[in-house]
Amino acid sequence: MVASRGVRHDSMRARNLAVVLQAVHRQGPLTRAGLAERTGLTKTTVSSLVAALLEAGAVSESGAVRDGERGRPGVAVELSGHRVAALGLEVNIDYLAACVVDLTRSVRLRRTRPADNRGSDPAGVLQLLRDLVKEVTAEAEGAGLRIIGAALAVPGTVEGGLLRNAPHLGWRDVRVADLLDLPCAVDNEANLAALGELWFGSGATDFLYVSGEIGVGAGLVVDGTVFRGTYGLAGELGHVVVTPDGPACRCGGRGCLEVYAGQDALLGGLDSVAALVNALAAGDRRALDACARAGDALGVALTSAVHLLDPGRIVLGGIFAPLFPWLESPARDVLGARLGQMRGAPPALVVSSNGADAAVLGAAGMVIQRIIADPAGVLGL
Amino acid sequence: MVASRGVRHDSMRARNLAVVLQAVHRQGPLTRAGLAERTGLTKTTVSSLVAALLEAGAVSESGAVRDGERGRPGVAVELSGHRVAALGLEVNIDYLAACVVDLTRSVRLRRTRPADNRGSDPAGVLQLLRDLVKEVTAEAEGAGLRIIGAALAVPGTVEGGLLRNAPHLGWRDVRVADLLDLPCAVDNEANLAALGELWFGSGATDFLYVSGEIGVGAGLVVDGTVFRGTYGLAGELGHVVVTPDGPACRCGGRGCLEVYAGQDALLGGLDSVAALVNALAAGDRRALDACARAGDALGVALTSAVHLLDPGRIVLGGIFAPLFPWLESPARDVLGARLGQMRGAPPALVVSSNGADAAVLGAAGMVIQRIIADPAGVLGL
DNA sequence: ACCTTTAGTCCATAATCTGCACATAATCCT
DNA sequence: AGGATTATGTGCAGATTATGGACTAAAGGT
Repeated sequence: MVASRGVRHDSMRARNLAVVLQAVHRQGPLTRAGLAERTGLTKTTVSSLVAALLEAGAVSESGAVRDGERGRPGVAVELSGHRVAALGLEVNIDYLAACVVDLTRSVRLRRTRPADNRGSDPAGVLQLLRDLVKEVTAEAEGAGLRIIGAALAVPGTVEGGLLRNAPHLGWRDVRVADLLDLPCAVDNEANLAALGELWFGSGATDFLYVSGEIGVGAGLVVDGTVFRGTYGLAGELGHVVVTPDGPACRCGGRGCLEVYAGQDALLGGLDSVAALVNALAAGDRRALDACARAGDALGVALTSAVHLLDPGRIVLGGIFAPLFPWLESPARDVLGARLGQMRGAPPALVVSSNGADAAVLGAAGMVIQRIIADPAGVLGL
Repeated sequence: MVASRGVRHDSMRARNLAVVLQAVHRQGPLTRAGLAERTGLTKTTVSSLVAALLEAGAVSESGAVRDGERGRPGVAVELSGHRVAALGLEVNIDYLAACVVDLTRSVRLRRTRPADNRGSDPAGVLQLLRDLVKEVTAEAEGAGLRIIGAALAVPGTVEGGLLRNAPHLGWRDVRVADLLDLPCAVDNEANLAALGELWFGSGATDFLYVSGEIGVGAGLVVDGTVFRGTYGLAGELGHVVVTPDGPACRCGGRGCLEVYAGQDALLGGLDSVAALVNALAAGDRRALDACARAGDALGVALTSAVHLLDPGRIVLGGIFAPLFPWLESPARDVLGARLGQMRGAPPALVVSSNGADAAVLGAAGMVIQRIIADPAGVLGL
C-alpha cells in the first residue's frame, strides 16, 4: 500500500491503452466497436488508442469480420505476434534455459544448456546465462522480434529481486538481476511455473500449482494474479507439517511434506524419475509404497493448504506430473475424506500439461503480463 | 479479473479524490502543499480536490501548521469526525452488536444485545438486528452523523454476500444482507476481526489475525488488504491438520487444530473462559495441560500457515487473548523450532488489544476503508 | 435500387490537470 | 522595526484527452 500517485492526463491515456489491450487479450479478436462496448469508452477514443497500439506493433488487424449480421463489417484487432516478444530465463540445478515468446503466446525459440550448478559460483553460472541470452536475443532479432523484457526463474526464495536462499545451488543473498546485461525480474521457480500454467495451461485463472522438484514448492494464482504473501515467501508447501513428530527435515522441522514427497524420498535410491516410472509400471513394491506414502502426505498437506488458501483447483506439475497416475488416487482420497463437510466439493486435482519447461515459460508469461498491464510504460507510447 | 472499464474524465477526478483522501488518512494531517508533493499532483489540483472533500465533510482544516520552518505556514487538512460515519454490525452466537465509527476511527456509539441465537430462525434474529440498527442510526443522526454504509460480521463462511454456512447458528444459504433495510456488506467474523486489528489495532498492515472462538478462524491481511482466496473461504486455520491420525473433528477430518484449541477443548468442562483463566491462575493441572496442548497445536498449525501464507506477524485474538500468557510460550517454541533455517526469524507472535468487539469494529473499518478508497462514489462527489 | 444497420472517422466541445504568476503570511537578518 | 527570503495557496491561460453528434463506408434485407 505505497502512497499512490495521482492520475494525470498521460496516465489516463496509459491506463486506457492497457484497458484496451487487456480486452483484446482476454476476449480474443475484437472490432473497435466491440472494444468500445466492452471498455465503456467511445468509438472515437478506442480508434485513437488502437491506432497507437498498432503503431507500436502490439496489435494487428486481421481482416474484416463477416459475422452474418448486417451492417458494415468491422475489422478485428488481435494481439500481434510479429514484433513484441518476451524473454523467459531459468537457472536450475542441472540446466540453464531460455525461451522467447511473442504476444500471442507462441513459443518462438527455446534453448536449454545442461550444466551442473550444485554448489556453483553465481558469477560463473550467470556468465553462461548471459551468453545464452546473447545467442537467443540475436536469433530473435533476426526473426524481427523486439525483446521487451525478461524474467528469470530460480530454485529458491526471492525477496524483492534479491535471491535470498537457493539451497541446492548453494547461493545466498545474490542480486542475480544485476549480474545480467538487461533489466530482468527474478522470481521463485514455483511462482513462475504457476504463471506458466496460467499462460500456457488449461486456461484456469484460479489454482494452486504444486511444483515437485528436489524440493516441493507451490504457487497460488487467484484471479490471474500470483499471491506472494508479505515477503514473497508464500507457497512453501514443502514444509507444511504432515506428521508433527515425523522424520527430521533439512529445514529444521519434522515430518514436513518434503520428507515424504520430495524427489529423494520418491526415488528412494533410483537415479531418475524415468527409472522410478519404470519401476512403478513394473509393479515394484518399494516404488509403489513410496508413491502411496507421498500421495497420502500430499493429501494431508493439501488439506491444510485448501483450508488456508482456498484455491480454485490444484494442478500437479514437475516430477509429480509423470507420477500423477500413482499419486492421484491416494491424494484425492485423503483430500476428499478430510475436507468433508466444510465445502461443497474439494477442489479438482489435475495434472499440468507443461513439462519441465513450466518455469521458463512462466517467466516469459510474466513479462507478457507486464506488457499487457502497462503497454504505455513498457513500449514507450 | 473482470474486464475493466476505461478511464474517463470523471473517473480521473474520482481517482484523484481517493488518492488525496488516502494520503490524508495514511500520512496524518497534511497541508495542501504536502499533499501535492506526495501525490505528484500540482498544488492547484490538490486545492480543488481538497475543496470538494471539505464540502462533503470528509476532511476538515485544523488551523495553521507552525513547523518552525520559515515561509508561510500551511493549513493542515485531516479526516473529519463531524459528518461521515460507518455502521458496523455483528450477529454472533450469544449476542447482537452494533457500533458507529466516524472517519477518525473514533467509536461514537456501541450497543450489544444479549441473545441466544443457536439454532435460531434467521428472519427473527435479523428483525431484532433491524431494530437495533434503527435505534443506533437515530442516535447517530442526533449527533449530526451521516451513516454512509454498513457491514455485518457473521460466524460462518460467506461467499459473495451470501451466508453459506454458520454451523453454530444453524443457518445455511441465507441472503442476510437482503433482510436488512440498508445496503450492507457481509463477511466472515474472522476476516472482519482482522480488519478490526488493522483499523483499531497496533498499526501493522501485514499480519495473520487468529480468532479463537467456539471454532478457530483466521484472517490474513497483506498490505492492508484482506486475502480471501478464490471463493472467500481462505483462512480456515481451525481445520489445518495438526495430527493426521488425531481425534475426529466435526468437519469430518481428524486431528484438526480446532480439536486441540477450540473453545470446547480448552474449557474441558468449565463453563466460561473466565473460569478457565481462574483455574490457570490457580495452577490447575488439567487446565494447564489443555493450554499447553493447545499452544503446541497452535504452533504446528501456524508453522504450516506461515509457510503457505507468509504473514508479517501473527496476532492472537478472541478467547486466545486472555489465554495468551499460557499459550504464548509453547506456540512460540514450536514455531521457532520448526521454522528454523527457512526464514530470517519467525514472525512475531503478539496478542490483540481489541477484545470481543474486534469483529463489529472491523465491520465499521471495512466501511471506512470503502469510503476512503472511493469517496466520489460513496459520498456522491 | 433503396432502405436499414453497423463500423469507423472527423471535428467541435467539455472536463480536468498543468504551469506560471501572484497574493499571502510567516521567519530570518540587519 | 523593516526589508529579504521562503513557503503556501489561488487564479488564469493553455495543454491533453475524452465525448458526442454528424458523416462516410460497407454490408444485408426487401
